Amino acid sequence: MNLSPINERFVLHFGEMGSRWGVNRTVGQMYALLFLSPKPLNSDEIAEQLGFSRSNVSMGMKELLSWKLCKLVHKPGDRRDYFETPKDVWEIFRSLVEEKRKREIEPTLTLLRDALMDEAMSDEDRHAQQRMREMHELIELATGWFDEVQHLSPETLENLMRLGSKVQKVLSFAGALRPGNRD
Amino acid sequence: MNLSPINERFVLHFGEMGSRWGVNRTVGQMYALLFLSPKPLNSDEIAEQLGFSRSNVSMGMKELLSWKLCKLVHKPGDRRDYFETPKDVWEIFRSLVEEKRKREIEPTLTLLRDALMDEAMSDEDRHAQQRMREMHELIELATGWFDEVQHLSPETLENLMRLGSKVQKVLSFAGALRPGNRD
DNA sequence: TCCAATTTTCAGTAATTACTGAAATTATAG
DNA sequence: CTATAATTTCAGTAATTACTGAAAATTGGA
Repeated sequence: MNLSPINERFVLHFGEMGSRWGVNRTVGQMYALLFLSPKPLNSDEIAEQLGFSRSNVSMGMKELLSWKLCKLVHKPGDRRDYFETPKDVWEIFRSLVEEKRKREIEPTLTLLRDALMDEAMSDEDRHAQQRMREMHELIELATGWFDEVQHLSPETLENLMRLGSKVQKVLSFAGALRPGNRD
Repeated sequence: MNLSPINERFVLHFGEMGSRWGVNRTVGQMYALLFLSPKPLNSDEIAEQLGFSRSNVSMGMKELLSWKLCKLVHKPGDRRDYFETPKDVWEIFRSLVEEKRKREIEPTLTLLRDALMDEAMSDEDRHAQQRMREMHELIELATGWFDEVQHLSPETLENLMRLGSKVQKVLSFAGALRPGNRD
């Protein structure tokens, strides 16, 4: 790995973190390398810099593309595939959450909905359904909120975040949280 | 696995999902079983219901306790450890995010801060540091926001979420997003 | 069309992670 | 303190997941 010490530490760290986020070490490293790179890299460059096989890079990049964490670009007069990461960190954050939602939340919601349709055969079932109902409501609320909020511009979002919990004071002052309020 | 069909499906699903969230299949199943259970279960009950070894349950429960996804309770006149999950789904959500923050976000923040302190030795370094600065800012903002918001009561939070992106309209109307505003 | 460059697939193997059973440890009641 | 019930540890093994190299497929230019 012929990276500068700063870059190398970052790449290795993302390798470790990758495994906690459901991608393997090498995929984490590929992402980190591209995140830091000032220009798109092709598969050979990635394989060489990180010291793993060309085929591993192929599989890893396929995964990063599927997570929308990387995109494919081309250079004129060069048939090779080049990869880069979206530059805007907000955009990165958004696609991460969106993909997690698709892969982890949606299947769970489907399961919960199905289970809640089933007829309870016992008190145990009735209790289980009650628990699932609570989980279902929380997930619906949280993802619905995210769906709405993610469409705000990065600046608006940033402002909202900077406001933090103070948002609550402002709103309660404005009466916006009063039950029955329809605005 | 002598569970009712409804419970069994839920347990198996959480086993699969577990692996995507950094815990293994059996740990996911243990959590799901306890989440649905109307009463605390001891290790033998868990091992028997799910069909794995007593020692596996011991290790798995240790992990769930460390994530604060389960807690230990006792029955009078019974020396065995019983486990249960917190009942409030908001509380569950909070501890999950909190633990993720400790284990994944904080180490990354530390790394980023260190790397930003290092002296850049090249243009490549300078570019890498700029990227890291952006990432650092986003993470600080998002976690700071979460820190504040997590202290709101579940009802307030729920109201805020139900408001969704409309929060922005109310606030901009009230002028609360104006730069320089100190409330 | 054919050729060469590039990417993908996949079977085999390496590496990692999960799980078990037996032994060690800890805790409690008598 | 001793006996026993309960839990934890851990070495060994099973199962899973990651990685490679060679071969197949795809792509674009001549």
